[in-house]
Amino acid sequence: MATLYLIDGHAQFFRAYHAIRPGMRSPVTDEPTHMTFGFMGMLLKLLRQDRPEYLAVVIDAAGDRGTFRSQIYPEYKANRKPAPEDLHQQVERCVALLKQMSVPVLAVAEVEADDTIATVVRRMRREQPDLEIKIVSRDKDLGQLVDERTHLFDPQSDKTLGVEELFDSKGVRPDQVVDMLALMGDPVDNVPGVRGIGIKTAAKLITEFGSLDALLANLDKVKGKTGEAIAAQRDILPLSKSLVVLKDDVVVDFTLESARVDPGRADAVALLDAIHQLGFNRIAQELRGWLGAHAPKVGSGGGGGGVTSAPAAPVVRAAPAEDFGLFNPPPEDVFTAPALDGLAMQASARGDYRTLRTVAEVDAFVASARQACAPKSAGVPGALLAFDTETTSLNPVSTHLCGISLAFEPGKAVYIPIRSPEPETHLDEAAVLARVGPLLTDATIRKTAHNAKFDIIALRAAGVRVAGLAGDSMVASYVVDATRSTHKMDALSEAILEHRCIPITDLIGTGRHQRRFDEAPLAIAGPYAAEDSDVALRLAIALEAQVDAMGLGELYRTTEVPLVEVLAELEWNGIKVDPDELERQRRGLEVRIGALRARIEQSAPRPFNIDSPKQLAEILFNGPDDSPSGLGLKVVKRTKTGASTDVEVLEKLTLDPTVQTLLPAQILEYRQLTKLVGTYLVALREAIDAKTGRIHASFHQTVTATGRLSSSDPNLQNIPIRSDVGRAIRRAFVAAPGHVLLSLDYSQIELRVLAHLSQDPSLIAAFEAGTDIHRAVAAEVYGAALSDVTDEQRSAAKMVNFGIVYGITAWGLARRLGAGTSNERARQIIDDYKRRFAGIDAFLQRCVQEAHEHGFVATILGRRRPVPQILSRNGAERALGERIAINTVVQGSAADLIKCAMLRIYRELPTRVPSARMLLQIHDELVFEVPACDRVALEAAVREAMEGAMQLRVPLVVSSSYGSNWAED
DNA sequence: CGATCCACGTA
DNA sequence: CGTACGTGGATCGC
Repeated sequence: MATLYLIDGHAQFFRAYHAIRPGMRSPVTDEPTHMTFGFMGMLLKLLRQDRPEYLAVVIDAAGDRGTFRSQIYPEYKANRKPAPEDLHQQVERCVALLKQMSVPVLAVAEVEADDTIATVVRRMRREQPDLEIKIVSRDKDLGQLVDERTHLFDPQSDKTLGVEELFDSKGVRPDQVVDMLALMGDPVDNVPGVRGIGIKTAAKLITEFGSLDALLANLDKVKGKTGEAIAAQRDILPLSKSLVVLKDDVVVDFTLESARVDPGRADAVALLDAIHQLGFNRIAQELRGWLGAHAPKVGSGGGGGGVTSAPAAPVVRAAPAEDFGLFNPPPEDVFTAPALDGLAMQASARGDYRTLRTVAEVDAFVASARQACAPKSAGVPGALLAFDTETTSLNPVSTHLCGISLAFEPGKAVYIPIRSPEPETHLDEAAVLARVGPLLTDATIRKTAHNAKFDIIALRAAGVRVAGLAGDSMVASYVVDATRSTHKMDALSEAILEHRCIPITDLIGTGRHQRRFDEAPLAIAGPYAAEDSDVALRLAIALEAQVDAMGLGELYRTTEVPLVEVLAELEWNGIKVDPDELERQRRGLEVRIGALRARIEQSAPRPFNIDSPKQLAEILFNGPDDSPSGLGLKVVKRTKTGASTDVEVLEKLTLDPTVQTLLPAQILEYRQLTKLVGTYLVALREAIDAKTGRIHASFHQTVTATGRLSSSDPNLQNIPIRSDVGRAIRRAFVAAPGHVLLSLDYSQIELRVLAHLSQDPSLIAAFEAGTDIHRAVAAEVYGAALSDVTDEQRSAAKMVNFGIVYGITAWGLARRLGAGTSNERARQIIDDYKRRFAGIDAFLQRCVQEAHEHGFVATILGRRRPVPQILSRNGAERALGERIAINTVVQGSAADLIKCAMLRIYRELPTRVPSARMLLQIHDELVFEVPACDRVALEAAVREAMEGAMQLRVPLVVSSSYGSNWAED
């Protein structure tokens, strides 16, 4: 059956624009070409793989502000970002290329592409009932057009969405899509919808009631907040619905025949001319293949004397050596998403998975793995070996192995059980590790795993020291896109390999009746476990290709992958914590809390739950006549659901002489103490490992958007230090007998990074002079001598110094400088600052510009963060994008720096101070445990590594402290 | 029991 | 209406 592909042009243009590394330019005309390159790559892949009979591209006509939607609702798409200049230029180029290929480009004035698509679909349904239609788009609005023969199609993943898939993913039929969209709204297009209802709730309600009308008729059956929200906002729903319903009676000039894919109708000479002009040699080759017999003869010169070969010398830009390529991405001709053909195809079928049950089988597999994975000869690596462990618990330090799975060939994997419900059928731990261990500890065999840190620790607990880690698909995914909501294997497998993994819940169940992995029958546990290493292997292959295509191979291989072992070491080491000290402090605070509760009850007009911000707000801000009644104080600040009762508010009330009640001050103290007890004193004691007497917190490498690490279970990166009661908690973190804790931290790391990146002479000079940086900046800004700087001036300068790397605003600074500082005054301080430190201002602007031009910013090591907010038409959102752009470059570069230091320390310690252990990283600080006698040597070694981690334009300064516990430090 | 909000600890 | 996190209690809905 014939198929018509309708490409949603701008969706694909936009996607290519962001998927492909910017910086590509035509060697002939110097015009930007990266989007054109990406779009043509997509188009050719479609032509090659799907061989459509009919193809058309649909785009919005220029000046689409006059659509019927903006007439009925002026806010429609008011959030839309203006397209970047170089996008527009390339769209025109793509349209020209399409015409040369004789692909129709449908654009109807004042009509959105979606409506044009809807019109074509409806017309074809009437005229050509048997025609298959694939709409190349992922826009959920188009779901309403889906029927038995009309699908949405995503060429990047080859994923097709039809009636069934729509039902599977959302539970709705195509005719219900409009109702669902109306209910949930669309912040991107500014379709209102009901606030508080997202896609999940909307889909559920529409499924349940069948339609929006039925829902509204039975609104009394919808309980709680959801029902109230709909009732309150029901008037907006007809408008929302009219915005999302596609118009299918547009006047559009289209015949199926005009869309016939026919290389014979292409203007082959002009087409290849243009492609060569753009410098796309590979695409030219593919186009020749598509044109087949219609391709012009090589060397014919294109008739009109165009450029068909040997383009002019590429534009090469000079980059100063110290510029680390920050704003100078090399103009490489690469895809960020290299072809995954083959990999994706194998995915749908279950692989060749075996469960090994005898010594002989294990021996045979190990031999074949060694054969395949051992280096072929000097410099020629063998195959990659993916490994994965199954364990009895999720805490790797105290867990037991259930088995190990291994894979070295995509689609094939084995599971070697160690603990299972069928112990008689398999080998014991010693027998397995004696055979598999040598593969894992052999540094010449390159290994990969998904979240290798976990497996490295679990294996170390079993006595196996993994060596030769060459990759980690979770880390690769993070390097490709740090802002992904998750880098879990099953999610990546679906997104990248088009493969749905066996859910772990199939094996161990869910909720409180969960079983352990070793209790699951091998018949299902085996394939599940084998799949893990197979998928890890295939993800590593696919993602590392993306890493390389993005030019991030060095960051990945020399920083992030080696860091996995360092973090495994940190977690393995843990930090010793004294439970008695925690308990003593807890008892002490509980007494104070008890007394406070009593005083709070006396201060309050009636009983209430002190822990409930909502009830507290009622007590403070309701009037005596309201119900529930309250003290009638003036609301200071609002949250999105009511009056705020946060510190700022309570402090203001405490200082307000007209406020008589002691309640705010008492609540402040109560909150401080209960926070310490609940979040730290109790939780930390519970986190102490019974066997080691230490806390083995997790350090995560793939969580933050900026490149920082994060810590959890428990979080050891937010142990109190600012208040005295809080800092006391650090007394419970202790060194082993005869040892000390040594802590070293970078002084002013982010400001120094800023000085380096901006190369601002004044800031550099201030750091080189080694004076108090806040005082120096104050002297500069206020034009005073260093010795004349007042405390107030220094404090303001400090505030600005911190604020500047967050993307400070006058409003924010004024608020922080305290009452009596006007926005105008704050503005003036910032302006003075930017004038005195013009290099910084220029740098901040470069960050924002970088985000605009490329859609992402990059750190010193080239780490990227997409900043989609920068293109928002919404002012607040765009301002957020600007702050993110600035902060990410500075914070992320500082994170790069300390990661380099950690690697160097990790490598040097075994020879320089083998008795020392690295325990914690707190963003700019490292904590070690070392025998007291080796403290001096360790301090020297670490200081040297930290200060020499990178050569910056300013000196790096490290300060240190030590003691038998973390507080004496 | 999970999701969401508020509040608050750190760099 | 400066950034980046993780956690705990309350609350809501399933």
